[in-house]
Amino acid sequence: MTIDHLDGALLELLAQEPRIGVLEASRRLGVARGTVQARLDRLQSNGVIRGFGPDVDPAAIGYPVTAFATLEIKQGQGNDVRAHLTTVPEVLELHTTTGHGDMLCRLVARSNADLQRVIDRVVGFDGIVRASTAIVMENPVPLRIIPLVKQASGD
Amino acid sequence: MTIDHLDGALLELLAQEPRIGVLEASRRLGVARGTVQARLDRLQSNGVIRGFGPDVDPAAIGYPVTAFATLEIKQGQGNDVRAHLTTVPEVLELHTTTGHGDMLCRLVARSNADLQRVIDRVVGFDGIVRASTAIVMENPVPLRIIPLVKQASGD
DNA sequence: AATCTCCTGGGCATTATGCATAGCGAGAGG
DNA sequence: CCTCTCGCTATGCATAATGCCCAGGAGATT
Repeated sequence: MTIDHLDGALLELLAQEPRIGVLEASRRLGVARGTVQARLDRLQSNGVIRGFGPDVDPAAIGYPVTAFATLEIKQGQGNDVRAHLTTVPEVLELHTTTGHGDMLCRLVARSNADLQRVIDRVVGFDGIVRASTAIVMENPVPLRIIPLVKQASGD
Repeated sequence: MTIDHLDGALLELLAQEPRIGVLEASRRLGVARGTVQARLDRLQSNGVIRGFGPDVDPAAIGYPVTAFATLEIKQGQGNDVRAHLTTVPEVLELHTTTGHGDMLCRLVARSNADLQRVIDRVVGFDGIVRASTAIVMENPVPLRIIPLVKQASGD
């Protein structure tokens, strides 16, 4: 799937003012309304735009501590561990990786003390051999996509 | 900031059908339109909802490879490194952490070969001493927030 | 030259929004 | 016990956006 310049501009506009409508977007971009509608439909059916989920800040609902945990898994226990971690609400994200660990997950907690509880819950499962945790202090680059979109759409 | 059950249900609804309008949401939730409007306003001004950014899939725009890199930084070079990484579009996210490394960043690339180029660009900077990279194979739990929202809203 | 695809520009019925108003019930403080 | 305040309900109305339609034109492909 390739992204042209209009697609890039549309994504950028949506990122900046997400509640914008199709009509307003077409005005800003200087194209016809139908064009914007068609591009949006295409971007969504191509899977470029997965959705417009509300971006909820965990800190604002009482979970200001973020951490990343690298997990080492017993051979053959991968599926069980996945299933286990899926049930823990504080696990926001889970990846299986190459390298020293086998999995990497993003955790949140109510406090540093609470993080211990979360980690105990995560690690308190038979298939997990070892976990090493890195607590996030700052987040100088929050999750972003626009620079990449610009690059992909030919700047 | 506390979240009650109605807030939780509203967030869940928005997560499932993001392009829903206030009127439709009020119908689904069985409350008055003004109530939904008021809750939404409050959630946004409290920072619980940061925005409704389009969720763009890097894989769909030509960057199917994701990796996490742990960076070790020379003392006192933190700001320079941050500034450097900000300029790299393939760096989607950057955290400073406690633990063995000093920073953790999420990268994407066009291929495994291209990942080498990205890493070279990331690491090719004076303040970075060492980098260890973990390539993502699977993503059993994609970034999610609803389970946490449910927990926070007393569910 | 004929076709295809994409964008344009318009029209039209339906629906949503922003804004305002008034009533009602529950809880807090006097 | 009384009263005040606050949040939810319910409704109305003018304005704006949406979904869907179609005909025409420009550029690229065959």
